[in-house]
Amino acid sequence: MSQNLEEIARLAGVSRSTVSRVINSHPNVSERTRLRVMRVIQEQNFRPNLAARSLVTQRTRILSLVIPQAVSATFTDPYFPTLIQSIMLKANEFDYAVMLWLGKSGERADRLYDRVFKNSLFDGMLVAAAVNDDPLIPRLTQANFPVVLIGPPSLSNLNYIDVDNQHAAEIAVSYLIQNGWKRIGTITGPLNMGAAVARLDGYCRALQQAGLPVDKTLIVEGNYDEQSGYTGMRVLLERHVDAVFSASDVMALGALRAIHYANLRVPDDIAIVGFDDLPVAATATPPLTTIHQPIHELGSMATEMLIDLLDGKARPPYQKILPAQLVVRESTSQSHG
Amino acid sequence: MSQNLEEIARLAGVSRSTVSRVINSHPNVSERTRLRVMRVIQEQNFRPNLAARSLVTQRTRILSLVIPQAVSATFTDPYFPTLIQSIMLKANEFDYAVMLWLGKSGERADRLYDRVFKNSLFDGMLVAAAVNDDPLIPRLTQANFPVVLIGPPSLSNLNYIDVDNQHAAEIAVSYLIQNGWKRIGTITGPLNMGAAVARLDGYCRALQQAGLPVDKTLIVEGNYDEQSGYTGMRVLLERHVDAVFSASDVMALGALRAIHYANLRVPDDIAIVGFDDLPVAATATPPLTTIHQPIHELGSMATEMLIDLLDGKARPPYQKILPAQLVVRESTSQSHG
DNA sequence: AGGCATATTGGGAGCGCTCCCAAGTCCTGA
DNA sequence: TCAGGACTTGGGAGCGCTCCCAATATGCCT
Repeated sequence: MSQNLEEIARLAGVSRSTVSRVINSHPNVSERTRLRVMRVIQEQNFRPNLAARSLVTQRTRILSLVIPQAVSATFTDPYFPTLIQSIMLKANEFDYAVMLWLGKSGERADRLYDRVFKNSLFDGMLVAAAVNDDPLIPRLTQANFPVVLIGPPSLSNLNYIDVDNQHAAEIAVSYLIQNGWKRIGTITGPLNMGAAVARLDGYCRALQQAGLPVDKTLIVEGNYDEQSGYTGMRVLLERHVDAVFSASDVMALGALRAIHYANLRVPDDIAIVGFDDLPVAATATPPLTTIHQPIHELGSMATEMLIDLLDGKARPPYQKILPAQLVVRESTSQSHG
Repeated sequence: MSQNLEEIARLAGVSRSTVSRVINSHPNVSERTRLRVMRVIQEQNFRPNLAARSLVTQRTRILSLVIPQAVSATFTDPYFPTLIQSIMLKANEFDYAVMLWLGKSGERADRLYDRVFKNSLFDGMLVAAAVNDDPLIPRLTQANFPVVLIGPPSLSNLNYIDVDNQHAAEIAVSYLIQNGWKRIGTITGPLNMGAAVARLDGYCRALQQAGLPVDKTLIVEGNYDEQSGYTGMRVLLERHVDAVFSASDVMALGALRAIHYANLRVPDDIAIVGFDDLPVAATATPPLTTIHQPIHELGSMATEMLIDLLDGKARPPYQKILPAQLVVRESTSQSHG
C-alpha cells in the first residue's frame, strides 16, 4: 500500500528513474517498458507520494479558495455554493485540488489570513467576497503571490474578475423608469463591499440620467440576507416607494414578505427588481425580475485565470469583467404609467 | 521569503535542530535560545515547508470533505453550506486544513473517488450524503483508511454520525395524528439514500402504531428540491390528503407553493411538517412546523470523530447518533379533529 | 573542587521524489 | 563491418524537514 518508486522499479525490473518517467509521461520511454511499468503500477495500486514530489518541484497543485465573509447569514445565500462548485469542478479538470477557508463569524479577517498563510501547501489563491478594507490587500502588494479576486478590487492593479455591477444596476433601474415607475427606492448590500457600492452607483446614475432626483431617504443599507430585505422594505414602505431595486434576490424575497405583510400587491402596488437570478427568483410569488449573474462563469473563469497565472500564460494585472443581463418576470410586468 | 531551517538557524546562531525544536515547541530548549529563534522567525516571516515536513512525518494535517451528491439542485439546499462551514471551523481549530471534493452532476461517483484518491495529500476523509450503493464503501472495507460518514451508513461496521431520522419522522407524524389529522401523505427524499428511507420508515411506523393504514398512493418520492416538493404536492392534492410530512423543508416550501396555487390554506385545509429546520422554515408563510436537525453539531462532531480516529483516541467502528427535535409552528397549529 | 545527573545543542541519516548527466543500447548507412 | 547518431536507461544529488544519538554545557551535591 505505501511503496515507493524504487519498489515499483524493482518489481518491473527497471530503475526508479524509468518509473518516474512513466508516471510523468515523459516521451523517452520505450513502449514495451512503459506498458510493463504501467501494469505493475496498476497491480500494486501505486500512487506517488505528493509530498515528496512537491518538495522537489515546489508545486503542490493545490488552490486555496478563501471566503472571508462567510458569516452564516451570507453563506445561506446559494451564490456561494454555486461559486464553490464551479471553482471546484474547473480546478479538478486541470488536476488541481481545492482547499477551502471560511471566515468565522465575528472573527477579524486577518486572523483568517494568518491561518491560510500558515499553510504554505498551495500554489495560488482565489478570494471571494472580499471587503474593501480587506487586510489581505496590503499583504498582497508586497509579496508577489498569485491571487485572483472574485468581485471588485479595492486596488487597481490587482488580478480580478467581476461582473459589471454598476452597468447592470443601471439597466435594471432604467427599466423601472421606462415603465413608468417614479418613486424608486433601493435596498443595498453592505456598503463596505465593492459590489454593493457599484450597484448603488448604477442606481443613482440611472435616476440622474432620467432627470430624476436621488433621494437619500429612499436608500436603505442591507447585508444581503432575507431579514435585512424585510426590514429594509418596511422602512421603504413608510416612505411610500412605488418600486424597489434590491441588490440581491434573497433580500428581494425579504422585501416581498414585507409587502405581502402590509397587504400590498406586487407588481400592482409596488414593483421589485432583484439581483443574482438565483433559482428561487423564478419560483417566487410573483416570479422576480432580476439581473442574471453568470456565477458559474465567474467561478470557472476565475480558476482559469489563476491557473494561467501559475503557468506563466498571463501576467498581472490580469483582469476580466463579465456582462450581466436583465431578466424580466412578473414582479415588474405591469406598467404603472 | 523562501528560506529554510538552516538559514534561520544561521541567522539565530544555532543549529537546524534547535530551530526545528522551537517551531514544534519541544520542551528541551532554553528560554533564552527559544526567544532568540522566535524573533528571527518573526523577522524573516519564516514558514516551514509543509511538504518537507509531511514527507518525514507521513502526516499532512489535511482532511478531505467529499460530497458525492452535489448536483446543483442538492447544493442549493443550505444544509450543505452549513455543514461545510461547521466542518471547516472545527478542522481549523485543530490546525487541520480542509480539501473539498464535489461530484460533478451526472458523473459516476467512482470517478469522483478516483480523483480524490489520486490525491494522497490528506490524512482522513469525511463523506457527506453518500448514497446507499456508493462505490466508496467496498473500497473502504479493504483499506483501513480513516473515514467518517455523515449520514446513515450502508454497512454496519463503518464509522459514522447521523441524526435519528426514523425516530424524528415518527414523532412528527405522530404529532399530526394526535392533533386529529387523518389522511396523511408524505413526500420522501430520494429512496436510494439512507436518510430518506429512514424518514419514510418513521412515517409508516407512526401510522401503524396509531392503527392507521399505510396507503402507498399517499407516498410520493421527491429528490429534496423545491420543484419536486411542488410536483409531489400536486399529486397528493389529487389524492385528497389533509396533511403532509415532507422529508425536507425545501420540498415543504414547494408543497406550500402547490397548495397556495390550488387556493387552499395552510393549516386550515392542509397541515404541513417539514424536516431540517432551515432558517427559511421560520420565515415561510405560514412558518413551518419541522424537525430541527443539529447540522452544526453534525459537522463539528464528525470532524472531531475523524481527528480522534487519526490520533488513535478512538478505534473503528466509531459511531454516534444525534437526536432531532420537533419544532411546532403555524403550519400545523390548528387542530383539525 | 570534582564528579555525576540533567538540560541543552549539533549533525547525520533518510523520508520519496525529480532532474541532470553519463552510460548503455540500437539502428542506420557507407 | 563499424562509426556515429538517436533513443533509452540508470544512478547521484538534493529538495527541507524530523528524528535519533552523540556531544557538550549546566547545575547540584558531597
